[in-house]
Amino acid sequence: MQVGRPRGFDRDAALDRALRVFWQKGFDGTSLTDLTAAMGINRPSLYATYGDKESLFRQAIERYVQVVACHVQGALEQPTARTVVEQLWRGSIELVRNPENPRGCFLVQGALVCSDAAQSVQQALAQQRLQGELALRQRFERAVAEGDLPSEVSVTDLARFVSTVSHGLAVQAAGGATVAELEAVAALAMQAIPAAASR
Amino acid sequence: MQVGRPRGFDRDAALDRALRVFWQKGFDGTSLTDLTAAMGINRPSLYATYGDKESLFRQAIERYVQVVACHVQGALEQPTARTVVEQLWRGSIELVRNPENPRGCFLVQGALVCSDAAQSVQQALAQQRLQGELALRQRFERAVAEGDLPSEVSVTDLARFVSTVSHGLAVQAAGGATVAELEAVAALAMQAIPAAASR
DNA sequence: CCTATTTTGTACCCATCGGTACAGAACCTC
DNA sequence: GAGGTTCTGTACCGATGGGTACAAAATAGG
Repeated sequence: MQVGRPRGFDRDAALDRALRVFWQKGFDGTSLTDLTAAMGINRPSLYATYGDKESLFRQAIERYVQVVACHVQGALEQPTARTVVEQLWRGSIELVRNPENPRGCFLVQGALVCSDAAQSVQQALAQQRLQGELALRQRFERAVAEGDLPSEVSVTDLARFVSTVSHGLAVQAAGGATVAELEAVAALAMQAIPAAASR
Repeated sequence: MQVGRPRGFDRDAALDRALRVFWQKGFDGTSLTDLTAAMGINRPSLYATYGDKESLFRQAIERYVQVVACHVQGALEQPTARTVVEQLWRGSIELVRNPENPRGCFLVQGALVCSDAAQSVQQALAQQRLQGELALRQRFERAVAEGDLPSEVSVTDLARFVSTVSHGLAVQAAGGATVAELEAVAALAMQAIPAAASR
């Protein structure tokens, strides 16, 4: 058993609260006072548990990918390229329905731009966005191999397009777009996704 | 003639420099020290000429719309809906070529999210984005009236889609995408723009 | 030249920033 | 209960944030 005074808060629950603050205000717009107030702990507890602000932010990224953006993994397991994209966008749009979630995508707005001091977290987020793009490309490669996408299409470009629309939807959501409006945009964007190759 | 000591710098040139800083670092990530260093002036001159940080930011928005995003107006004057969209995206992507411009769109990344104190500038940028969407919708209404777009399409949704892709491209650009990559995405997105109505 | 007017440079204001020292509180093992 | 260990609360640190007071400098009109 762990000796010493036990921690008085749930580590993941507090991390979730920190994530929401970073998500809503961005790295530069978030102060330690904002964080400790939302997490319900004080600074020494924060530093002892998560390290400094940047370290906390990086843990928030991990948490976001695993807990909030978990629909991405589900979407990638869909049987066809089109359903993958449909589920991806549908799931992203569904996030807006939950009023506990700040509007928009944390991976986009957490630190799209930032002060000089925060550039490493900016790069970390960009890296995560690229990671999503890569996963899509690999999924589309599989789709081509399975005859589910015409072999003429560039899976790289298609993955980048899907990623671009996702990020565009995130900006729209951050600007206050409704679920219905986002769904209409996604439906239009689906027209650019090639249908299954004829056989 | 104006009495008193003459201003020692060019108002618009210094505003351009301030715009670049806000564009690159965002409202929260930009300090007055960053601004005065880039503008080549000191704080009292800045405050006397532009007002406080928020006022300077709002003037930077105006400057951006009129000087940097001027290709939007040109695009709207294209003869058909498709060429409007083509020119819009082409012009936006061209901005990335100029190394003096920070990557991405100022209207998106200037304050996509922010601290509590900066919410009014966040709203001002969102308003400008909506303004662009509105201009597109009106242009598409004209296109429908001219038989240039099928009357079945929702011009509202189409405008929102074009705006969404634009903002997505901006996020891609901010993440380091090349001109060629952005052009490939735009080409794919064009497939969702309806062709001229058959007559 | 003298005065009125405006801009510039220095030097400063207070509030807040991220981060920490330190003492007391709360647990474990013995 | 004693000793060791870990966490919490307060109170603080130097640095930086946005913003300004004030005097010197530079012009125009007289």
